[in-house]
Amino acid sequence: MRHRSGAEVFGRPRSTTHGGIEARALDLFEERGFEGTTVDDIAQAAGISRRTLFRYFASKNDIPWGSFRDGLDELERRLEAAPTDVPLWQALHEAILDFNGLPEGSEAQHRRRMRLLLRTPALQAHSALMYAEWRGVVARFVARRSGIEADDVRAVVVGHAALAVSLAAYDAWLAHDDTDLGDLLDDALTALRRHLGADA
Amino acid sequence: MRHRSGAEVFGRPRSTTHGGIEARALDLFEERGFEGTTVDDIAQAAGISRRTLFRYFASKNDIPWGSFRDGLDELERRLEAAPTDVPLWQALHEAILDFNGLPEGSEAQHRRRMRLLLRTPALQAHSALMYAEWRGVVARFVARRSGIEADDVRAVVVGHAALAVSLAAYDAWLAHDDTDLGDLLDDALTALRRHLGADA
DNA sequence: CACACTAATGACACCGGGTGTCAGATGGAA
DNA sequence: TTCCATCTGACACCCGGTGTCATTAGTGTG
Repeated sequence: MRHRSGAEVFGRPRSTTHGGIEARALDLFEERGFEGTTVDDIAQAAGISRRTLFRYFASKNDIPWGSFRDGLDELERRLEAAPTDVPLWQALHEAILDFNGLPEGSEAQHRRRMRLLLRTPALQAHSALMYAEWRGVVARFVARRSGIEADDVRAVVVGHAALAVSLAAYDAWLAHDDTDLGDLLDDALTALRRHLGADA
Repeated sequence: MRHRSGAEVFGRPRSTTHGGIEARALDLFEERGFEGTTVDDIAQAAGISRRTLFRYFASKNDIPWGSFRDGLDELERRLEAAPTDVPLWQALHEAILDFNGLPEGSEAQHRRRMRLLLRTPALQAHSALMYAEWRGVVARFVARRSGIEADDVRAVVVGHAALAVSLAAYDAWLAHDDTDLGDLLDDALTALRRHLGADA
């Protein structure tokens, strides 16, 4: 959605940034709740007009998802760079761990944001569209490495399952304050492998 | 959402039914697309006022999902009735196969509805809320049989994974006209088991 | 038949998210 | 200074969704 190619030397300079709007918005969401905050409230807090806000973000729902899309590109690069001698599921798992890894000290903030994203019905719904892109990245990776098409069930299901593991871990992480996200991702993957394990 | 306990003998009789509205709506959705159909269009086609329509359905998004919620109850019953001597994942898989089984001859219609549900962005988003309930049913079943809490990662991840298999199968089913949904569900599950197989 | 009672309906006003349009603001380049 | 590309805000408008209230259409009762 951003359209910066070089430095914008022509025309009227931007009066704000995505990050600036996002920061004000998240404050308000925390203060009054997501539904309880109107777009006009956010625009006013950010010192811009309602119309301008919609030039920065396609929708109110898009604001808290913020830089998720940027993270997607990174996930894709990480998967492409994965060594081919480790099992596919393991490469995937490690990439996901990295993708969800947080810099030290930012855990509390990440928890706040994820709680908003994963516990607000309107945002839960919107997230489905984000997840579809995320799954697509995984499915394409699987397809590439397995020599099948990206819309083959076998690739698609791995994309869904990888997402399943991540979301389950986040669910539990948000439900229990004293847990570590990385551990939960490991637990979820292990549980799934055992659950489906070839012991039948 | 329905509130019929006995026969409604008192008061003004209902002028329509959920099914009646739904049928008109689906016709319009197919004709003009989901976004291209307004609530007023639907109300007019159904011969009721806009306000009445919203007394039958909580939102426009809820209309095409129709009887999904009823199906949920059936899934839950089916899981409760599953014999305890078959492996958990297998009981689950069979219940899902049943859940998604169609009466003979209705495949074409089911395809149309599912294409609408799974390929319309607004409905994809809305579906996230439905899926959450679906996963909850599975997670509770797993928790019950495994003696753990329903919000334990190990139960939650199975709910997510079961949904993952179903959605992957539907994806592929919609993408390829000549496929059988039951076969695809089998394929997806098999692929996932192999993918995560205990061969590492 | 007239009456009370119950529940569904429709008209209306209103709110919030989102879009199309257009005139005016801003600052570098010619 | 003038030209020009771009961003900006004001305004009108559409659509989904809700609160309110009078009205309608039935039932059972005197």
